[in-house]
Amino acid sequence: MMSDDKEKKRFGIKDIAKLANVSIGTVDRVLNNRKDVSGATRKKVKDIIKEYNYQPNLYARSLSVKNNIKISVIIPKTSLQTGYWQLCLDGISKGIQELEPFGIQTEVFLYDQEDVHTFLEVSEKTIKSHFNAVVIAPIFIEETEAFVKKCHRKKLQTIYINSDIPTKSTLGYIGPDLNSTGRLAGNLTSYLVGTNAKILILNIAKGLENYKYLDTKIEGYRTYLNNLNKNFRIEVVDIPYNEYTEVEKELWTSIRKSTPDVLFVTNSRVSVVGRFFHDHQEIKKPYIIGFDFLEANVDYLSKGIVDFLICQRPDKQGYFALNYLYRFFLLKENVTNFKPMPIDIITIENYMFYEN
Amino acid sequence: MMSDDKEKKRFGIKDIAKLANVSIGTVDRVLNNRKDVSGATRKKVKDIIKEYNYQPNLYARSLSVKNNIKISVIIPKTSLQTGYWQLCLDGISKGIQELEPFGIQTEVFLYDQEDVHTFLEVSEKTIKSHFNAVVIAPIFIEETEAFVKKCHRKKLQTIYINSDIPTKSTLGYIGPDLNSTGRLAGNLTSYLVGTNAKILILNIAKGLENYKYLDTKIEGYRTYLNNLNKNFRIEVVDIPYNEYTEVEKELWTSIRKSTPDVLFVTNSRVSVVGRFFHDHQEIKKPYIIGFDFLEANVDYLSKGIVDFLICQRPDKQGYFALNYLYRFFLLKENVTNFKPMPIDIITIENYMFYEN
DNA sequence: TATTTTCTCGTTAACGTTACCGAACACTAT
DNA sequence: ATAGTGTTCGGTAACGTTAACGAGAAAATA
Repeated sequence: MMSDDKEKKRFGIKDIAKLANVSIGTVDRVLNNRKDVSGATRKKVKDIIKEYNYQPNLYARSLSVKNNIKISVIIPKTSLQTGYWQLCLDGISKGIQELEPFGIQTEVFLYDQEDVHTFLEVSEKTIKSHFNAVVIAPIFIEETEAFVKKCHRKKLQTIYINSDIPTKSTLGYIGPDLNSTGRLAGNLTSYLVGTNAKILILNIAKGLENYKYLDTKIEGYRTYLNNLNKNFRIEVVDIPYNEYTEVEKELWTSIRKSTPDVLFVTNSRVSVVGRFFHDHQEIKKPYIIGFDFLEANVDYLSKGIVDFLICQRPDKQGYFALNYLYRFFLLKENVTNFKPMPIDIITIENYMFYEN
Repeated sequence: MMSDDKEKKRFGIKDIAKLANVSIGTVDRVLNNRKDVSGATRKKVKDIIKEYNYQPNLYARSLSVKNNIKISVIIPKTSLQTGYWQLCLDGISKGIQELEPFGIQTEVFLYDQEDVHTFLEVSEKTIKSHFNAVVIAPIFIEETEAFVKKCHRKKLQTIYINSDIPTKSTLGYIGPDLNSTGRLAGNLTSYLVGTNAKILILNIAKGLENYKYLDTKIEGYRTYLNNLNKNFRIEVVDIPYNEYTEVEKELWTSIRKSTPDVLFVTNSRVSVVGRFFHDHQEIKKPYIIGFDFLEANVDYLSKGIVDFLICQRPDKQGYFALNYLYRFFLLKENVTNFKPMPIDIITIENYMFYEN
């Protein structure tokens, strides 16, 4: 009583029971909205819970409960050209590790973003097994939409990451707002050059027809710049290749032709443009803006060839998705609406502190 | 056996005990490096732990252990001029909330950053009570150094947030690298203006003599720009006031005199400069760069008056500090070295997605 | 009235870990 | 021989919560 350390006991289910003159079993029934409690006692218990602002001990809860939740994660596999999906997978792995002690089982399915059949295959597997939820990074729009509809019929929760598509998932979307992403690139561009500047937009990727979302970025970029009324001369060039030698040829002709002041690469392939100007130092380098914190991109950023990388924390997306499912299934929170992911600006002077 | 759901039981302390033919008590003694275990059984148990890659269930552990850890947090109190410390406090509160179910008790002490006596007072209180660790946001350098030395004599763990000072704390520093922060501002400046540009650096704060760390930012800024050899004309002006009317007068004279192309405000007071140009639209607005994601600053960012805000997530700093102590005391990890906090660039086009 | 059903609620094992208590044994000092 | 002192280990309560089990009373059915 006169001791220094105040025995700050947690206010728990037992204390509620004592105050309400009931057993902990009854309190538990009230807390979990189960039946077998009379209206009067239910109210009494609820009042005490509210009055003392009872907060359940989530660690105790997850210890007690035996989970049987299975989650499927469907994302593109990492290719040489895009380490992007590796980052995403890293975040997912971190999330899986944290969820494991709660008894949540997770299975990751990778598909080839250049081969729709691989996607159909893994989605079929997911449907056939007994999953409770599925995290999807959509590439093939129609096929994904058909898939989520099947999921909903089977009472399988769905959640998108990385890019959104028209058919809504049950748990929403975690990722950047693509239009704003484009606008931000436009915003940066407007600081770099003045009236009449020549701007070249580059779409670089094999199978460009599958990358509709790139158009959303471009639209944001163009509308932002056009609204400034600075008579920018904007051109779009598609380079539907992955191999450097093929891309180089295309770059050579289009850059020679238009001698742009700013180069805007609409996806994570900006490193090949970096390499181009690194190999051809005789050409005056324009300002270069691109996407994603990949090793190759950061390399050319650190060399001073790429000026800005716009990044969207792919690892956080994967991690958040799993964290969200954890909260949905175990904590029974229902956070239905997400804020879009932050859009980060990385330059030669802050890249070394990015991500932790 | 032929059922679909694979009963993926966790591999726990009991399983180790069974395999080693000992009791769980013995396994626990080995795991926690306590005595009363013979060399032979200790080795046997350790081998099994390694072989099966046993990972303890941290939630069960924290349920079982009765903690008696008390943490003191010493930060400046929020003033009207800087909502900055409120953000920091928000992160700390979030951390406290998460730590509470583990039985960690936290007490926050606020001091007046314009009155050294208030700092001495709260530091004295911390020394007198029985804390295990103290989180400090240093402002008064000498006094803080004397304080941490006292702490170390009393075996009290220390950790700095927000700015580092020469006398090392036992658990390191969580915050941005100030020199790099200045360099980043220089980097952005270099994209905005060309040769011979006029640049005005503004230090705005009452009691400027207490803000030595601002010089570190300025040094980073200057060296970056000077290395470009673009003959920038850089000037520094101190405005040792907090009240807008006083600051306005000073701004009026110095801006009239030098008509700068870029204004670099070295701390979070950039909103008063924003207000100045909002009130005096007759003056041509230079590019404006400032710090910190405060409501007032973001307001002028959204109006297009402030161009760049450089931010360092004060809330994350506070949160991280507590999270770190949790890991140090409860999980017994010893992460000794921190990566510096990320430095974020915020413009009119990405501020709405910042922080989550 | 006797039997069954329904509604409430208390009791208890379990989740994985920690830490205390004391048993069993070997050794030393009387 | 007895008493005392270590050393090594097993057993078990406890942490806060969940959920299965079953007891007792009231209500419905026969």
